[in-house]
Amino acid sequence: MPVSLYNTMSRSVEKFEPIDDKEVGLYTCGPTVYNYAHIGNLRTYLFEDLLKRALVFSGYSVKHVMNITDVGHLTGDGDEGEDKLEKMAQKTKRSVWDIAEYYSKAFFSDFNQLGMIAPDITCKATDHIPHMIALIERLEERGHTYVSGGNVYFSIDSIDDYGKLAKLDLESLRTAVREDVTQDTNKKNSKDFVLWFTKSKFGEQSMMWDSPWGRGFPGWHIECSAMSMHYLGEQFDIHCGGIDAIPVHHTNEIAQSEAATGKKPWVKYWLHGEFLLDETGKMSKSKGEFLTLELLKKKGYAPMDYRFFCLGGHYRSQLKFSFATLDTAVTARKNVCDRVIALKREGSRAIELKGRKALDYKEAFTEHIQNDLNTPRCLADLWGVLKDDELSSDEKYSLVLIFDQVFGLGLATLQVPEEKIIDDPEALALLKKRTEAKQAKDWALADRLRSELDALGYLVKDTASGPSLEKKM
RNA sequence: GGUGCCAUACCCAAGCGGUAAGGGAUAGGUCUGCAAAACCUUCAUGCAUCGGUUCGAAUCCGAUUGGCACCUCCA
Repeated sequence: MPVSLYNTMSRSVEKFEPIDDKEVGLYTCGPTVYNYAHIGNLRTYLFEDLLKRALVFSGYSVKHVMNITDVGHLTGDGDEGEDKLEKMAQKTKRSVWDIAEYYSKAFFSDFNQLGMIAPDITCKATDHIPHMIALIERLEERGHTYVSGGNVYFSIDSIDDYGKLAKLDLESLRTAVREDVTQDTNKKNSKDFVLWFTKSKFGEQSMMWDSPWGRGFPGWHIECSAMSMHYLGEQFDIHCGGIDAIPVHHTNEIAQSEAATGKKPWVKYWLHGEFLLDETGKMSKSKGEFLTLELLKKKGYAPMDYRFFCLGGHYRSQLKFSFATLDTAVTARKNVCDRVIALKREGSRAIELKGRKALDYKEAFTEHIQNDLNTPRCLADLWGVLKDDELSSDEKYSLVLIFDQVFGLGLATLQVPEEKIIDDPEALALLKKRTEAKQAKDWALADRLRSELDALGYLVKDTASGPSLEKKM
């Protein structure tokens, strides 16, 4: 069961070898609950769900921890901006706690509808303030911090490998290039970042805690270090997030974590999901209206359509979103489901695979998913199975169930739809007349009656077992 | 300005030195009085362009063109 994964730290595909054979520690950067998740955010969570499923499929036991950021994630680069939750609270005249509660709920609703497996531990930043303070104290003891202008900063010059994940060239980096971001003059090095705020230029926050440095609130990056180490140990296997987390968030997490414990590497494998691109460029929340799962549902798409759509691209490639492309995923998924339902209707059952051909398919699928999660290739394997006449129905069905442990498309629980019973007497009378007309070979009348049924919203199908009606969607 | 990633058919998208997966769309066909559905077949001597390395290149190297991302809120 050799799983290979692309490690951002080495910029190469590596054989996955967990620190502890028994259990894989997986930390995935969760949502900042100040607004709805857009479908680009959701793509990253789908990639992480896929990763977890692939590991379990490969025989590993996984301990999955995900954070909920409900404080401290600023609109600036982690230091100078306003707290996102605070900002939303002011805008909507609700409390920050209400905002966090509301958007957490919305997030997990999306999460569940997309068929994602809940993390073993979901942890809120506000429940772990003491852990963060303890971590900052460790950094302080080791001489990695300084207080300036009332805030506690991490000094990147106190370590010799800052920026190794992003391969940052510290000399050529420019800060505060964007016009609305101003340079924090309290910093010794412009790349230093805040661990604890007691003074924000935006004034008092409603979420404040006492600390050795005064009443205030934590910097954004410290929560992930504190909580991941609390639940997974000071060194663990995998840390995931979106590709945008590499240069700042994950870079700072590594700096403070390794500085605090003195242990390297803090995390063995770094995996990052690429962006979903809008037709206009990247998904953006600040542009106003943005694409959410709820919006997709309003337009008639099922959450699983979006999941299927995402499986069609590799997680490390940018994926172009458009409704036209989503439509092709809808059709493709429907075709898969129709074939699976047909198998169920035949009474296919899950069996132990013995046939050479069936085992070959399973092997190929396993190889593809374990090769850095090549889902597009895995989907091709699924089509191969569904279309292969040399496989028995039981073999096909069994392979579908095995594959879906990774896909998570809910193929195992697809229901054979009850034949829709039409009980509209008017329609049934028209159908009867048409059938009679057909028998009399009065095609003109038959066609006219079909038109009438069409107007009533019914589609006539002449099947092998006789004419039938179908309610049009 | 610096850094990194990418370019494959009508569209989406695999491929990681051995001769272009898959899906959707399209077009033919079977079936049908006609339809619908279903099924079958078709669909890149070609991988942005130009050079180079190699017995062999979509895959490696260089240049050019175009796109994207990060540094600068977002996964």
